[in-house]
Amino acid sequence: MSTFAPAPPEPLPADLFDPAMLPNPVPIRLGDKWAWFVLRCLEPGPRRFSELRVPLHWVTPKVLTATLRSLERDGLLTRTVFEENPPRVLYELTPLGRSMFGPMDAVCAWAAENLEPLLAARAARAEEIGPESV
Amino acid sequence: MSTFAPAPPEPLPADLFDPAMLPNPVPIRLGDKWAWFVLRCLEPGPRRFSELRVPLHWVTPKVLTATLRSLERDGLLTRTVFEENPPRVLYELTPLGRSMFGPMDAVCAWAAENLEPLLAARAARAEEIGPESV
DNA sequence: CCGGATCCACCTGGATACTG
DNA sequence: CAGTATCCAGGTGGATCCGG
Repeated sequence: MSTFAPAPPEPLPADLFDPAMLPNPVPIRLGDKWAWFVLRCLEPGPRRFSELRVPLHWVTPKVLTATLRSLERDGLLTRTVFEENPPRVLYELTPLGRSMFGPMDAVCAWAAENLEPLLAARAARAEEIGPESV
Repeated sequence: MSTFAPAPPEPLPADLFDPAMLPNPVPIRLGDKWAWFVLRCLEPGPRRFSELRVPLHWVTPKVLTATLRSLERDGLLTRTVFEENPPRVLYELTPLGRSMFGPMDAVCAWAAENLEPLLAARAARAEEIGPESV
């Protein structure tokens, strides 16, 4: 193993990373707690707010609204208000939002293959290393 | 556009998502603020703590330690202590950790292609939709 | 040299109640 | 129906100092 990874010849430069990406390393909403779920819910087609609340019933409306707003701000979905009574609002993925399923599927494929050893390692070394702090 | 995405025929089931994955939807350290940077730093080969601090000089040692510990707990890297004076500690990626570059590269490729429209949309709709809340 | 300990500010996310 | 308003709790990330 170590023969395949000799000591790195070069020290790492201090400016290896662009300071612009420091606030959030991945500029996509990968760290967002609910964005993945929302995107998956919209994959088959547009949905209204109350439809989304069914599979996301453990999310409060405020948080769901905030998640939808941030996804809208990033151009990943559109929000269409129908001026009716009762009101109706449709959320629909944009092509940009739909393009996110590519990397998302890659992550899911990785998880499907490697999640088991990861969780095993986590459980095994939980007390050995200590409880999680991050 | 909308002709390609007809109204979804089925309502979304209430148990669409596994409750086990609710605490963190992505079980990997994708949401971790610094994990990506650390993994990239270790890609060429093993590094010691102080070497990692050079490109990650905007991370406090406490946080860097916590990040490394969580990655170690998950089996993505190993931590080797050399009982010398002065002490020396080597961090090295495991095959499992190295396998994460696959999905990471997929995400980076997506960002390389689509980041510009995303940031443009974010900037354009910032005041129109409102400041970010999530 | 490699962190641990302590304290703290902020921000995400949540509970509850209420409205156009 | 589709949210908003308000308040609040927990946790992450950070600053600073200290130890082996």
